Order: sequence, then C-alpha cells, then structure tokens
Amino acid sequence: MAMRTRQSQRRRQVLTRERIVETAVELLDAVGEGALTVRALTGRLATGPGAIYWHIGNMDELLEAATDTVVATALAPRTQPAEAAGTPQDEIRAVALGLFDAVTEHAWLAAQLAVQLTRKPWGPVTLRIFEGIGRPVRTLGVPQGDWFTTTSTLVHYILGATTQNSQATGDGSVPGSEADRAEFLDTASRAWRDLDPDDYPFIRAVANQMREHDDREQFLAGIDLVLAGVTALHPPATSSPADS
Amino acid sequence: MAMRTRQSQRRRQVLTRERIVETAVELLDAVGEGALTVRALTGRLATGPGAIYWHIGNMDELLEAATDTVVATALAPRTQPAEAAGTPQDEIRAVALGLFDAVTEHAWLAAQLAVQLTRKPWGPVTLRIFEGIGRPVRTLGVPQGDWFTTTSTLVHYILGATTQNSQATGDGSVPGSEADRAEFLDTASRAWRDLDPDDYPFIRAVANQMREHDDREQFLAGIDLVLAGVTALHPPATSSPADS
DNA sequence: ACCTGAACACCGTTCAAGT
DNA sequence: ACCTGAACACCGTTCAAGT
Repeated sequence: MAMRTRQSQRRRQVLTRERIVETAVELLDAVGEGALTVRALTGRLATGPGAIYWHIGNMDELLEAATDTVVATALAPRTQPAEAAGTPQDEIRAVALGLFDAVTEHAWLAAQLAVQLTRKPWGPVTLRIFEGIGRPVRTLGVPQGDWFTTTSTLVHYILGATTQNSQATGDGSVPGSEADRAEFLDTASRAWRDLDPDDYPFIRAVANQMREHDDREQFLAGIDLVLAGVTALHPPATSSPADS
Repeated sequence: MAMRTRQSQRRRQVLTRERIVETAVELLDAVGEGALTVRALTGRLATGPGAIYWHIGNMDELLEAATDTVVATALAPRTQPAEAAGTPQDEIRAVALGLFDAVTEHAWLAAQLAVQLTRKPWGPVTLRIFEGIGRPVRTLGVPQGDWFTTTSTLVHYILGATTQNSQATGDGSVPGSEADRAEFLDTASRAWRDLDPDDYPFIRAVANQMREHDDREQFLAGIDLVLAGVTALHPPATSSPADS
C-alpha cells in the first residue's frame, strides 16, 4: 500500500491526542471529575486502553492537558487584541474574570487548578496565568525589581479565590443550579451561627455577610484591594525617583 | 524522639479514631500522599479494613481529619496567648507564617489544603484559617461591613501562596533536600529563558528573579502588599471624612 | 505507526461472622 | 460495641499480538 497522504484523509476520524483531550473535557463537564476514567474514555472513543496510552503518557498528563486547554481558551481573547482595552488595572481584572468565569463554567476546573498549582507549580497552566497577569503588571508603574513579587501576589490571590468560589459539590459530581448554590450558602451561614462563640467569634460575626455576598463582586473587591496596595507602595507619581 | 511501644502485646492498645488519624499523619509525613491507603493503615495498626471503617466513614474523611489536626496545631499557639503579640498586622503575619511553616514541614499539606478549599470550602479547615485571620482583621480599623471581604482576600492569598510555595515533587512522594529545591528552581528558571519570546515575554523577563527569590520572604512581601491595600482603602486616620 | 483487548496489580469499601 | 478478613467492584497501566 502506498504511503498515506498526511492530511487530506477524511475517512473515519483518527484517534489523536487532541481528540482524547477534547473528549476528556466533555466527560469532565458532563459527569464530573470522578467519571473521567480510561474505561469511560475508551467507551466514548470506541477503542481500547492501549490506544489511549499510545497517545498520552498517563491519566495525570491527560488531566493537565485538559486543564491547560481550558485555561488557554479562557485567557486567549486577552492575549490577541492589538489594542489594549484600557488601563493595566482593567486588563488585570479582565484576565482574572476570565479565569473566574471559566471556573464557574467548568465545575472540575477549580480542583484541577489547585492540583496543578501544588503538583506542578511551574507547569504550563501556572505559566500561562502568570504571563497573563504579569504582562499588564509591567505597565503598572512598578519597578522591575518588584514585578515578580507583585505578579505572584496577584496570581496567588486569583487562584486561591477562584478555587474557593467554585461551585463545590463535595464529591466530584456536577454542580446544581443557582438555587442550590443559594441554599448551600444559607445552610453554611446558619451553621456558622451555631458555632461556639468562644472558638469562632469572628466567623459568627460575619455569618450574615457571608450569606449575602456576591462571589464575583467580592472577587473583584479583592483584586482592587491588592491593586490599592500596589499603588500605595509604588505611587504613580510623575517620573518616580531613583528606582535603584 | 520518644518511641512509644508501638505494638504492646501486654495491653492491647485500643483502636480509636484519634489513633487512626495520628497514624495517617505519620504515614503521610513519612511516605507521601500516595502511600496513605487503608491497607498501609491496617498494616501499621495491625488490624483489618473493617476496623478502620468502624471508626471513620471513608478515606476522604480521614484526609480531612488529618489536615484539620495539623492545621489546628499550626494555628494553636496563636489562639491561646492571653496577651497579644503586637499589632494586628503582626498577628496576621504570624498566623500566615504558621501555615507557611506547616506546609513546609508536611509536604502533603499543600495539596490537601487546596483540596479542602475546593471540595469543602466551608469545612473545618477553611473555617479555622478564616477565624485565625479574621480575628486580627477586626482590630485593623476596617469598618465591619468590609471584614468579610478583607479577611477573604487575605485568606485567599495565604492559601494560594502556601500551596504554590510548597515543596512540590510532581507525584505524591516525599520532597528532597533544600539542594534539590535549589536545583529545581534553577531548572525552572533555565526553562523559562527558553520560552518563546512572543508567547511569554513577561516570564522570560522575570526568570532571574524567580531563581533568586526567597519563598518565605516573598510570601511576607505579598502579605504586606495586601495590608498596604487595606491601609490605603481604610486610612487609620481619625475618622477621615468622606473619601468617596 | 497505530491499535486491540486480555491480564495484572492494585485500590476503597462492604459485610457476614466472630468476640 | 468492636473487630476480623474474605470478597466485591472497581481502577490505572502494561504488553504480546494484530494491522
């Protein structure tokens, strides 16, 4: 048989790494993290485990690839536009919100971001987010020596906040409606009021705020808090003196 | 260390939930997260799986309990002293460093904090940390309506930063020496310089800082950045008039 | 080169049975 | 009440064999 032409082959869809990752994301979105198994994958793709392992090294690598593609998509619109939207602050908020929304849309993403953060702190996922935040930080008036610290603080906050604000379900199942979310917060808030006043005076004091708070709004408030710190430590005064 | 008679034949040590959790922490510290299995537990405790499951509901619950006890220990000295150490800022830094050091000491803790954060965002672990940070926040001069947001921002940052700064090993194994850490950072820094300049201009620009940065120092710098933001948004001045 | 599918070595969890 | 230990239903991963 003659050598097969490289691309123009249409026939039965070939099994590619890309297609496996894509299917993994679908599976994660549809059934939750616990349901992503090689057997579920082989079922959807109509193959055997050997075929999967021919294209991907192992399950962890697949999870990382799935996370990375979703993060890349979430951040993509930010990296392209030739003209910036507005101030660097706006750009930072936009990147942060892109991640926030992605976590809302993909219930499994929060846990995976956390996993990637701890297990592969400088893997592609973290790198991508770092770059997305760091780029506008450069034009924020911060001396170059503080770029890393400033970006790091923002990234840490963003990842910490997005992971907690996710639609957590306890197990790896798929999250419920917004009403469920409200009920969840209500239950939590009520539980807080029953805590021992000696052990948890603060929690009890903020139980009400907790129930009424808007995740997205508060997420942005946190960003602004950090940005206010940046401005305070590095006043945007005209032509800052010796950065030395 | 005081080696207690592990397998005292005379009086059979009773199996308690406490002892199981304790053994789980030992196992996690010694061999890493991947090694905590019910079979390893039954081996160390000289029982069968049924005995374990009589005391704990399941593996996740055990992991949560192990995490909670370690966090409780890390934060305990802070909650006890009748006389406060110093300023609320100092107190916040102390709590944050307590967690930072605990993560350094227990290599598995970072990943577990992240898991608890996402899977049980208002479970005992998060609650404990929230209380530890929130208490000094009250005396920071922040109006009560902003307590929750302020504390939330600090907690998010702290958890995000501690989890990333942990001695990650990729898999769930136990981390190596400090030299390994240095080599790890060096390798990462070198890899950064090889990135595509078009895709990752920022990362490349900070590659050097990354290699030379001190985790603990930078962690504190981030705390101070957030605290500076708090001060900026809520000036400690004697009831400053309307700023907005 | 790419895929098949049986097989292996685990794993968490259950439960009838013992004390 | 507390514990035993065999058994069940999974899981990720491998590999000789096919095309």
